[in-house]
Amino acid sequence: MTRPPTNATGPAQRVTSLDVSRVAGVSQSAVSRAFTPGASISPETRRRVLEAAQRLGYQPNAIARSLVTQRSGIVALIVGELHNPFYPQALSQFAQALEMRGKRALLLTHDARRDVQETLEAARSYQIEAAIVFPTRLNAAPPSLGNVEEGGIPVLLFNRHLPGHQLLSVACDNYRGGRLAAQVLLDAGSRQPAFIGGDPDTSTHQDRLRGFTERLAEAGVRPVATPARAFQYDWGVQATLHLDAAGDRPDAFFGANDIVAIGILDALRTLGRRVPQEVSVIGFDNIEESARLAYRLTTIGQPLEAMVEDALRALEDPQPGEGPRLHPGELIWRDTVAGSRP
Amino acid sequence: MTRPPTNATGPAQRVTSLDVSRVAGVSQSAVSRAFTPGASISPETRRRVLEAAQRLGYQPNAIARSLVTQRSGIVALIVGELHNPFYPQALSQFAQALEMRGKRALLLTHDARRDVQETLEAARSYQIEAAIVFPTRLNAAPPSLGNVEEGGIPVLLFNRHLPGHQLLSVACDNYRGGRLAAQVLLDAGSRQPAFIGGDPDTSTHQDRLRGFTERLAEAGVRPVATPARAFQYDWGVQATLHLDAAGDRPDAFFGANDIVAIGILDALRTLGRRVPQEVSVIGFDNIEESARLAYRLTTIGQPLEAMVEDALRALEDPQPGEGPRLHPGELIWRDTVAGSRP
DNA sequence: CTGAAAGCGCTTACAG
DNA sequence: CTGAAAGCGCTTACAG
Repeated sequence: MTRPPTNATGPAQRVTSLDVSRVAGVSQSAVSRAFTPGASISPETRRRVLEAAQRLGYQPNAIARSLVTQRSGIVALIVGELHNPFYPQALSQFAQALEMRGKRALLLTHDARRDVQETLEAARSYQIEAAIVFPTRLNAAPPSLGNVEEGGIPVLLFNRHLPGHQLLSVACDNYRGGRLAAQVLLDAGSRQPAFIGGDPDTSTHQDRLRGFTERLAEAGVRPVATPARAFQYDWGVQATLHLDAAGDRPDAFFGANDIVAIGILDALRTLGRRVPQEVSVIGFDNIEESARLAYRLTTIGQPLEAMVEDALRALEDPQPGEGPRLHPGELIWRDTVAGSRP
Repeated sequence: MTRPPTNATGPAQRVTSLDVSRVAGVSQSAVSRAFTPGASISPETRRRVLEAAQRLGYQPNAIARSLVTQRSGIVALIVGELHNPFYPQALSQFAQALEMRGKRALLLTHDARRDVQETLEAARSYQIEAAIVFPTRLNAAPPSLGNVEEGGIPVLLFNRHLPGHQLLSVACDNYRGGRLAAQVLLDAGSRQPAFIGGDPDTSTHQDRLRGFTERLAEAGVRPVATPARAFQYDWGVQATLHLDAAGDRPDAFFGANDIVAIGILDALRTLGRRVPQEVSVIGFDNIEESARLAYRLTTIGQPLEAMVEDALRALEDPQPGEGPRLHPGELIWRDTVAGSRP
């Protein structure tokens, strides 16, 4: 132990490749090579370096490496509010998938005070290689996100797309998902379905709504109501209650996402309307909560894992100008839609 | 526009302080000073630098800065599975609080294949200034976590503590929370309460159980059962069903956390037992889901914001050897415990 | 207040 | 395969 990694007083002394090279009796370059896969170094030299490194508790400094290689290995994950459990799940998947590829996830937030653009700018100083942005409202996004791409950092929108903008994006095929939801409700015999929307300024809301109404129209059915406000539980409850108070009695509901659908279910319970005997309910996302015995929500599940993998692939080889990459939603049949599994 | 930040072919050219200095007609040091708060630089020079920087789209390279200042400004957040919504909330709070302090959160995961120690080692290469570890089982932690602290990086355990180990930790006062839960159930008239535990190898489980049974004992009451397994919904359901099948009919339940308590509520609904008329239920955490109309779970809420702030404070000035920093839980009175609010 | 220069800890041509 | 040296983009004494 010539030079322990810590000393009693003061902060720990960093062990550098130079320290290791001295102990191993080789050059500093050799130490670097021992830690670079594929570098030309003899097995014997590598062994001695690794042994010395082990003794000293040495680990290459990724910061210094980044500086010279011009690759930080850092990908920014920019999240807003995490009220929808779908996003933490996505977040955790991304972090893991990134680690598998030897990359790191830098977690950043945006909110009303700090918009995505500002956050992205700040992230740039860490020389991020790419950024994945979790849902924002459509209107907030375009001008800002465009700029950053110019900065040379590929940005990908997860679970949203920006119509008319050239940003990379990966999302569920919400239009087809909306159609599927309509199909399921029609099959259940619904003739007066309602759509309880989420944030109307989002592509998720818009696409699901469009798919839903179009499929309905093909069957000669018009939704009795399509109020929209937010992807929130309280809104699902409130919208359902208001509809009922106004005398509207839909025979089925499509909640813009599971959180909203769960609000609908709870409101229906309050109103004493039986699900699925009197009214059917379908959601979108397939979050864990939807499987609870109290809900057993039938829903359109998003293929999260595939979406995450695809997002990372898209970022590795960004083709500017390509449209959103869409993944098909899958019907998760549970107990809130009348009739039997299609 | 002498030198645009991007060029049509190839990757974007990075703009450095040297580029800015040339445009502004000052030295490279001056550019650095213009971006260093408190550095000695004339207002006029700073203005010219900032203007040139603006023109070129320059932003200091945080990686290069880290290398020379020996401060990365990066704090690692190490998370396991995110099935409990309490953690995403904590995560998001940490990320925001860190940003407020001009720091960045590096998100890392640990799981069965990659334990905390391994993850922490990997994080070290990014010269992290501190690490916050989200729940792990007790038995997995000690040997590993100890080592890392030796490496000079303060590590803090969030929502857990390791009895007998000198790690920093911030948690809810689970012992007192357990006592409070017992008190609430006793006040509701319970004489045969059950505790449905979480992962028995965690301090959260152990402390809550201990507080609960001790307070009960003081009132001459013994819990009818205290099975433990996991902090999961399915386990809450299963444990309750098993108890019932075995002929045990507790008049009240304390779920080790809200997820478990929600499982208990759903199982009770299945069994046709009315809450709170026939049986009371109390949980721990106060996650969003507990407020749903379908549950309205009475619970012990954790003061998340205060805990996050305290954790960051503890990390800024780590006092090795100090015990866990405990925060009092707060009774959130809803509809699952008999009687009226104490 | 300012600039020239050293140096943070690495990687990577280059020459041997 | 190996080592000496340049250089990544900054900050910070040092001298003026």
